[in-house]
Amino acid sequence: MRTKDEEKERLILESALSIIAKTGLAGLRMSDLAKEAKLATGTVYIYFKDKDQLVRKLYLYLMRTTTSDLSSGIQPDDSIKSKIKKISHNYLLDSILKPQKSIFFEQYFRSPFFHETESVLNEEDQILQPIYQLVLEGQRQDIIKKVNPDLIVTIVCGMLESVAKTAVYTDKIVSDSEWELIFGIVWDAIKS
Amino acid sequence: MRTKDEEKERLILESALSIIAKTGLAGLRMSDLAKEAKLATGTVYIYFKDKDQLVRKLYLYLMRTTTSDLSSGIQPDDSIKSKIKKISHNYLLDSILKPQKSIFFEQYFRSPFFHETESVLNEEDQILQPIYQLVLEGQRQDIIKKVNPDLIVTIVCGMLESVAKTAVYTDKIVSDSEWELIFGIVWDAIKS
Amino acid sequence: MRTKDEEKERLILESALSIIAKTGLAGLRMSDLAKEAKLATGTVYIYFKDKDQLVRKLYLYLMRTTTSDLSSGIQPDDSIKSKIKKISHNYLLDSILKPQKSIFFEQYFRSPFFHETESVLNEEDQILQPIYQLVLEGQRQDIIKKVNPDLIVTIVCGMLESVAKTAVYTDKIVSDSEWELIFGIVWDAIKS
Amino acid sequence: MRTKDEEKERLILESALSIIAKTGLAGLRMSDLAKEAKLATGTVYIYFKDKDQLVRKLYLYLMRTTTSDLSSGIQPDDSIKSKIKKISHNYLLDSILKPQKSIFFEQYFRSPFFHETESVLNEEDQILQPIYQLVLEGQRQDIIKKVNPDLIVTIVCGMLESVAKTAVYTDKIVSDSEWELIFGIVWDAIKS
DNA sequence: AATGAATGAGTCTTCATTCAT
DNA sequence: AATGAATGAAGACTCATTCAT
Repeated sequence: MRTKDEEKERLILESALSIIAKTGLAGLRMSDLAKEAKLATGTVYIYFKDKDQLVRKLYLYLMRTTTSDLSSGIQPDDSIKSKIKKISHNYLLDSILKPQKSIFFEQYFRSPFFHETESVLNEEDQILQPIYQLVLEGQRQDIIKKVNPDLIVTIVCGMLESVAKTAVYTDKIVSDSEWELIFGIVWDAIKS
Repeated sequence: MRTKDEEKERLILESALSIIAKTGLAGLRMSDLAKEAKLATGTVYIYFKDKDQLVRKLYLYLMRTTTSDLSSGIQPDDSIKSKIKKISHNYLLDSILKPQKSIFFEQYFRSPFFHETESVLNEEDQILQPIYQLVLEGQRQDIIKKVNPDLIVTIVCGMLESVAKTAVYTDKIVSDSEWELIFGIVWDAIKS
Repeated sequence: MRTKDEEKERLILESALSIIAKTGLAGLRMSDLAKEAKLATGTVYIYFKDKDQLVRKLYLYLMRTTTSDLSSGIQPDDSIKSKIKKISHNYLLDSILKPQKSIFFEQYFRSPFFHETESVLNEEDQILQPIYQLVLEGQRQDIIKKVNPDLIVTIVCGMLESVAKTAVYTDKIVSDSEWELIFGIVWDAIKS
Repeated sequence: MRTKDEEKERLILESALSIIAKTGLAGLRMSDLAKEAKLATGTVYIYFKDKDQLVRKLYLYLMRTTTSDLSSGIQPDDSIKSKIKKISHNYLLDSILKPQKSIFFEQYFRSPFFHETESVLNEEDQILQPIYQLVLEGQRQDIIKKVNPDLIVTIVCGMLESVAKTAVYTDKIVSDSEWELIFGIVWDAIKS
């Protein structure tokens, strides 16, 4: 008997992500997915009940990985600005390295797959929690503009997403000096 | 009758847009589209050769309307900052009033429909031309950070898109005072 | 526009019946069914949601036709024996002319299609109501054995079904004289 | 080890029978069968080449057990009536105790499995041979109606099958007195 | 031009059968 | 011999497109 490989679920999800990033959710075919993962079509159905469940599990899978990545490298005694810089950098790198992830999220929220389930929006909020907390702390210390913190988070993420999108499109790496430049802009935008 | 036809073509395109905004391109069915437009399925095929052409025409249709809107209300002798403020406001309003448009573009660029055509990226660039020119002028006058102007445009649009997305999601109107706040952030970000 | 033919539903049901009688429910393929009815596969799905619904509607359709046929030719002032003879004859003829019907019922009650729905057994009982009422009347008049009337009905139907099955198998017609013989046996079995 | 193997073969056949009785041949899945028998799917294929062979072997297996049961308890010097009564009782009990058997036969003869083999109808006839012989003898002794003996056998079996079916459906036991009643009806039907 | 029923190619999904362990 | 994960052919079902009215 071949052992039911735990890795195979990941393999299938990553293959799906890769295809969706290229063709959009509209272009995901189960047969292509199987080919990409070098499996038989039927095998996919051992690990996922149907296409619907597969897509929804992919969403949760990406949610989970994002959350864990975002706070890495941050020291408790870093300054607020330094923490925000690091977390922004992580966010940017994550968006650049896994542009597929951003693409998937965009697609997912405007799809029949998302609409069929009850809202799972709360989970998305949780990803941004670390950033949100930092903004609150910054406002308390009078370092950050005393504006609705949601707006701050939204705007920062929007800027970073845009930069990431451009970087990926043009296939360029964001150099250290460029990052300094970008964060300068970000910081100017939100500092009080 | 010419008018009648063009009216119906618009009707179909707007119906398509409305469905795509709700369900994504993956969820666009020709029969649903016909129902939304209160037409028979066959009628759609009188105005569009096939689904492919319909989607591509929708893209061009949205392109056209965006470009015309963006520069409205700008006076030649406004200051650079004032011009950028107005154009940004137009961009934001456009994104809020026609959130479907942004959604469509996101979906379109990651879909088999887009991949089948030769790149139309240039067209997108043209929409942003008015903003781009203003940034260049601002840099010449030493008002705006002397950074790659593409980056400036990208970042500003990213911020505004994010705000628009949030506004639409939460179904809130951006008040005048909020707009002052937001543009304050934008301006801080890019001013030299 | 082609008009949605009311007859087409019947056509599909009869085609399904014909196939099921030959191959059993296990052998019913939607593509074969479409071929038998000289339609495209998709057309079947215009009239029936899925295979499941098709089979269940076939059951109800056959139920309905059986009930209406059974009492034909019976006069109110016939004697009980004469009424039972006529109704038995109708039952036998029905079973012989539409052997597919009996086959379908046998198959249906032992199939996933039947098991998935709540019992519709009552409907079957209703078919036999006319016979049942006659038996009761006969018992009241002391013409028929005073035994549980269900048993009488069961046994009579069993006999007739067996005869029908044999007649169909051997492809023979039940002649008038044979019918006299058979009903003689039936009557001997139940008369008091 | 020989015994062990034959034991497992029986186990598989009985499991198949049990499932078929519940869901019909249309509902028999090899994986379900394996589960019912508490074996792995692959194991079934060690004992049976494929599903086809399995079903056909089940047919032969059931054939064999029926024939042996039918004449038990009959003494050479019993009267014809007494012999027919005993054999009818055996037939009824067999039908009631193993209702699955009747169901299987019904299903089998209308299935792709049966159609693929050459006719095995003769085998079925052989089961009924003991009854057939008794009828002939009874006719010779002028005790039974001088009618086509096939008709007599058909009718008797039909009556008994119907009674058995009802008994199983309503989950009731046929008491001794009920049996006297039923055989009374049977005998009235065929006696000359 | 308009309609929507009909079509059938293209997908999704199941399940008999194989095969690595 | 036993296992159950993997396979992929076969069958169910969808939906873009056509066509009779």
